[in-house]
Amino acid sequence: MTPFTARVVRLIQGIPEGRVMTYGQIARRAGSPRGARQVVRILHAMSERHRLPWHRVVNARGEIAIPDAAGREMQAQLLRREGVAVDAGGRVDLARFMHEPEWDAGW
DNA sequence: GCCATGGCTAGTA
DNA sequence: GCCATGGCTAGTA
Repeated sequence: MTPFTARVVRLIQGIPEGRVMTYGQIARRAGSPRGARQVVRILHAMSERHRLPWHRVVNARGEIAIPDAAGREMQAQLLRREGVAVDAGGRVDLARFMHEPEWDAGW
C-alpha cells in the first residue's frame, strides 16, 4: 500500500456514521487535488479488507454514483439506516451531511 | 515503460 | 482532462 493509498484509507475510515464525503474532497485531503478517480479505485480495492464505510462516499454533487441499480439501492439503504436523507434521485444534501475532518491525513 | 482502469470534476458552451 | 496503481511486455544483461 502506497502512502497516498494509506491516507485515503484513513480518511474514509474516519467518516462518522451519518455523514458523507466526496471523492474529490478525500483526494484533496490526501494531498492529491485531482486524484478523485484514484479514490474510486482504492474504494474498489480496499473496502473489504479494511472495513471501509464505502457507502459514505458520494460524488461532488452529493449523488450516489454506483453504476448498477442494485448497488445504488444498497448504498441508499445503508445511508438512510444511519440517518442520512437520500432523496428519490439518490442525492444527499451536502450542506447538511458532508463531513469535514479536523485533520488532513498526515503527510 | 506502456496502457487500461475508474462509482470523477472544474469550468466552459 | 486528470492521475495513482497493477499487470503485462519488449528487450536488455
